[in-house]
Amino acid sequence: MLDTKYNHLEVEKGKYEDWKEKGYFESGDLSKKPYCIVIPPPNVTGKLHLGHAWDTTLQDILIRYKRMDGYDALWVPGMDHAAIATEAKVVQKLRQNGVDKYELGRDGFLDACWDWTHEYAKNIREQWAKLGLSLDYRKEAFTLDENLTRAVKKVFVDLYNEGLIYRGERIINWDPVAKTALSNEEVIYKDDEGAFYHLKYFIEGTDEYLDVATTRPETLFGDTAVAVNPDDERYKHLIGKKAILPVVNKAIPIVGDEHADPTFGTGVVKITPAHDPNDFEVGNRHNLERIVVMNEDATMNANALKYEGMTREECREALLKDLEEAGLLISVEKMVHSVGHSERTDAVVEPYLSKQWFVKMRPLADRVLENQKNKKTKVNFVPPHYEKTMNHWMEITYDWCISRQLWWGHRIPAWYKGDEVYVGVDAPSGDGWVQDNDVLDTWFSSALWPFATLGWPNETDDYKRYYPNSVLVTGYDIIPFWVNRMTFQGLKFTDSRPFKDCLIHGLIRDKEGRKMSKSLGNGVDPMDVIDEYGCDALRFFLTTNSAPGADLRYDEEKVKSSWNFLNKLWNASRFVLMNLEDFKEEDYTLDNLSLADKWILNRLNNVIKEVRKNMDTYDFHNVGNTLYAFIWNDFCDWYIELSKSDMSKTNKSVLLLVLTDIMKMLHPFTPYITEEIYQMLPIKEQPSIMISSYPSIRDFDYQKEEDKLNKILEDIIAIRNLKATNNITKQAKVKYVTDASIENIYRSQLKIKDENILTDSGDNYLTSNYKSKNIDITYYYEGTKEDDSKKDDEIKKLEESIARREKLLSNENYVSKAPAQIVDADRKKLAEEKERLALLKG
RNA sequence: GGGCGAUUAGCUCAGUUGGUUAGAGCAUUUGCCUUACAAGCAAAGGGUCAUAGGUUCGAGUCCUAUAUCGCCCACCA
Repeated sequence: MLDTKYNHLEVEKGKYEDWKEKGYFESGDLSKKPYCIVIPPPNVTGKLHLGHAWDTTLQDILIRYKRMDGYDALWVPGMDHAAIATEAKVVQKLRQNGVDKYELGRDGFLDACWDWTHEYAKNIREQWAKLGLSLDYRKEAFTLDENLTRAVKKVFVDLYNEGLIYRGERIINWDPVAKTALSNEEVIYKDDEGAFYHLKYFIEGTDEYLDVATTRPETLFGDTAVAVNPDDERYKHLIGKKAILPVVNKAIPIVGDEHADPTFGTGVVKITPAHDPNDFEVGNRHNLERIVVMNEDATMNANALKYEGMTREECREALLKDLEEAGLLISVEKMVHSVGHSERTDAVVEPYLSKQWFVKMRPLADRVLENQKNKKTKVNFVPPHYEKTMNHWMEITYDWCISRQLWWGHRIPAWYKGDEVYVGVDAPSGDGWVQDNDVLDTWFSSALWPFATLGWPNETDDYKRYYPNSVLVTGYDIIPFWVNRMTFQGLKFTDSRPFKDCLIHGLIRDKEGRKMSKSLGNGVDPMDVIDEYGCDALRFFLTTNSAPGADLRYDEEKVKSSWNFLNKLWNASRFVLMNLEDFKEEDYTLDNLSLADKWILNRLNNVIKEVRKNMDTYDFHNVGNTLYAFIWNDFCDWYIELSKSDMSKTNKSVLLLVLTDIMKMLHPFTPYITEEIYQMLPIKEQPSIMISSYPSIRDFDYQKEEDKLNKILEDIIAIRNLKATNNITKQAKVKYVTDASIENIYRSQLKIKDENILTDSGDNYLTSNYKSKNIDITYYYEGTKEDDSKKDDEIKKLEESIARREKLLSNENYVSKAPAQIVDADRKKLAEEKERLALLKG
């Protein structure tokens, strides 16, 4: 017998291991239609957070649903090596042990990274298990696997051969802590306190000077020009002359360039082509020299003269002091401006001139834009407006810097010998070739994830069968990093969208709506939630409390509320199982269904229809609400209550049938409790609910019976209301007239016992009456006069409603233009209202 | 500056191609230990759907403008 309270710890114990052992997570039944999802690979850098729990639960819901519904459902697990993120963590860990990355050397460092990876991969697998995810572990992939590596090399080489990958000297975002280039997506802009420093740049041969404002005085050693707008009346006469660079005392040209905005600052801008992307462009236009003034760790180099060796910050301070003493500092204007920080190390990013590898984006992006116009081959975003996020990125995209000065990752398949460059899958033959030291951006490999995990570039069975993937599930914050890149690489290399649908969810926020972050300390560990409320409660909360694509606030009260719902389900099951203790297979019958049986069966049919529809459109919150309402309101509040005075074999059979379908429909959301209860059912089709069949609607129509009982239930609610508002106690006497076939429903639900039936004339009582088509009932209780206020209220409301409806129906435009069924429904309703009014008045 | 959203009950949110008198959970009020569940049961109150126009027989839903808030991208010498 079940405990009176749902104990999630007991319920969830051991089931995952059991499912896994029995092979229920495994795909490969070729007789079924394939359905495939690849997991967004978590980084091997830490613990899964609530966002992962949400993301993966959505996928597990889909996989479990499709598996039950007769598909060969494959869910590919995997993880991402996360180049810079992992490298930063391993470097930090080594440093704590007094070990330096460079002393350790490349091979030793990679060994340390692999050790780290194995440790964290194990943790992640344990967390997947705690979340109940039905992943096919035989297919698990890692972005540095042999096959992924082969795919990465092929893609690099092919793009290079087509001229879509090139190496060039550009201004890139440099992370001076990790000492690597970053893509624009890896730079986080934050508002920092800074200042506008106004410096004197004397005009050569005069004692006039230009007021040049800069936020970065320390870069002046790299200045190779001063620019003014060619239309700026204040300065245009100076174009062609020279300015004297302060401290350095070098003459640099004054150039006219559109980049100088006459309305911004003083309208004069110093040009540092090696340390600013805009200045780099200006430098190209005017053929200016590029002078790099910093080392890789952002300390000043020899070009910074006596400041060599100082950090950027030290140099700025010392330089400003010297400028001030020399009378070259005009003023300091405090300001807040946004400064780029490295996503992984938080270091202030230095725009830095260096030689890097780039992907030429324009042709690849254009192909995506073209493909999205084709309804049959495009990626279908859910909700659809997220397509705009991708398309906009494709429209404004710039070349992607893919080389990283790291060791942990896919080493760039390029070799150099003198001025010669060789790019190929394998090392070139011959002596003297040296491979590029750099690795690729981690997103370069994850962009291939949907097909490379299935064996591509080989035409494997899995690739042929499961590609393109059925759906990809991820958060909207990952669209620019990942979804976009998978889409253009998929089109480029497989001539296909990587997935048919792309289900986008939002971010998890805290109760106040703030992003969860380490610095705020408002993060919640999903494993703690699971310990306290259970995996099922967490999953149900995560997936049924927000509309698709919207953010979700984590609110412990709502997790509790989910737990309460599961407790309700537990107790309803307990009731059914108690009453079906000796129920045998041969007792099962659906003959002689009662009105209530037909009512719940008809409701169930509608629920199955509704749930299937919403499962297919990813509207899980609707599924949740539908099931919640059906289970709590229809099944528990009415059908179980009505069953208490029935308990025929038919009634028990229907209880079993409905409970079974409830468990099945809920199973993708709450796998554990549904399995637990399924195991206790007296009749079940499969040894596990995981492999049972998803409910389909049955071939009957009890709509009339449903409508009939609904009317009776409305009566019961109205009569209970009458009793409550008039303080009619259970001792009150009652007299009623109703049909014998439905009498028991009223008696049981209104708790009318024989001793309540009025036997005398009733003259000495206060009375309250309720009358409908089905029942005329009067309560007699202490007092002296009839209370009519309820009835009067209803009459007044009815009259208003009738008047409104008559007016509507007399409107020619409405009757002629509105759909017939809408008008008919109004007519029917009007007739009913009139009938009810007549009954109340008569 | 470019793009994308949001604004509905005290709170958190639904509201599917326009179609009765806008829903749920939590919270609130009242009454109940009724033999599955008091983490429960029964009943109830609570919203001029941000604002102003427009289209329509009919607008929370479509269009235009405004306000407020949020996110992404770019720029910030």
